[in-house]
Amino acid sequence: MLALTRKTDYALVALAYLDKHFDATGKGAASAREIASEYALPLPLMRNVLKQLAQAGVVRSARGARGGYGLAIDPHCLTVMEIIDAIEGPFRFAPCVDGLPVVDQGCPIECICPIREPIRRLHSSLRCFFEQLTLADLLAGKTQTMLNPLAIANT
Amino acid sequence: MLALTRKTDYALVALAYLDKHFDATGKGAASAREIASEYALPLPLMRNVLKQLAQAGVVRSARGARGGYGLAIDPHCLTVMEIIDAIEGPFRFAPCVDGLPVVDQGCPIECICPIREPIRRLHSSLRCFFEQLTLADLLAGKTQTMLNPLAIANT
DNA sequence: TGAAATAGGACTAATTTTATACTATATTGT
DNA sequence: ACAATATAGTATAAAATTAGTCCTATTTCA
Repeated sequence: MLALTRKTDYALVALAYLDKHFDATGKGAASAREIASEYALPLPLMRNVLKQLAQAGVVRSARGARGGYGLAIDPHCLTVMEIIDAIEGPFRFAPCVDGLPVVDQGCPIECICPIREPIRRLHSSLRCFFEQLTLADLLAGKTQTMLNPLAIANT
Repeated sequence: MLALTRKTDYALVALAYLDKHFDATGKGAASAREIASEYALPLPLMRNVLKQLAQAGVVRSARGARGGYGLAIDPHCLTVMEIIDAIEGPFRFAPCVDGLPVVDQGCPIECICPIREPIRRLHSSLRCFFEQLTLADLLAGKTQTMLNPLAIANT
């Protein structure tokens, strides 16, 4: 539905918390419980979200009592695209947009589809947009006039 | 999942067909059957999609034998946002982004949520982007470097 | 060494999306 | 008038995705 899932929301909340409470040297750690209770979010969900972020390498984790999570990447380098990819799987604006050369999803009309190329261009633009936007930018309010959607460079 | 639904794909295919086959004076009409068979898409789905587009006023319809659909809006005025809204319901980048003043979806942490405003800004930017992009632009390949996601105007 | 707290992994439930079917109504052409 | 073809509306079934739960393994600290 062209919307972020709730898990991605939770991920951004968690990352904002980690950004706020710990510096980039990364010694400190906040537990899933701590973050969930700070924002009154369901703990099991927050756990899953942080697990996924850890698997993707966005946060580092420490097990056991006094364990928890911390940012694994400097917020000025961590892009919103990486976060979305980590939680929702690789971003696809539409199903037919993967790199695969001809057969992609098995779309039956790939050769005659009148919107295939337009869709691919849109996908690239959105991907580029989210790759340029870092967590630090987002939280700092440095967002975003994505100026004119019309091309200067018409790929 | 931050992706278009397949129905929206179908809608774009259908609209591309209508754009290609009929001029803006809008006398001609193509049936759901004709479009579905042209692109080997499931007819019942194409019917539903065109019904939704007709309800939203994006296409006009004519019943009966020799009936069908035609564009109701000039492709240079019809925006991609209108199309998405018509098929998927009003676009929301995240659930907490509606206009409603305080209580929106009943998000329990609206007042302390650290990402509420950043998310709202992202939502506005994306909405603005899709509102600037018309069907004609999309089909003509006049897409889209959405240049720098960082703000000049920081709302 | 044992209890408490924590992340990791697998699994289930709920929701949304996708797809189909059926009935009613309208229009065309013979 | 009648048969054929089309949209309109509604309902429903199947599949995929998302949301949420449970149990296991690891670490700390008393």
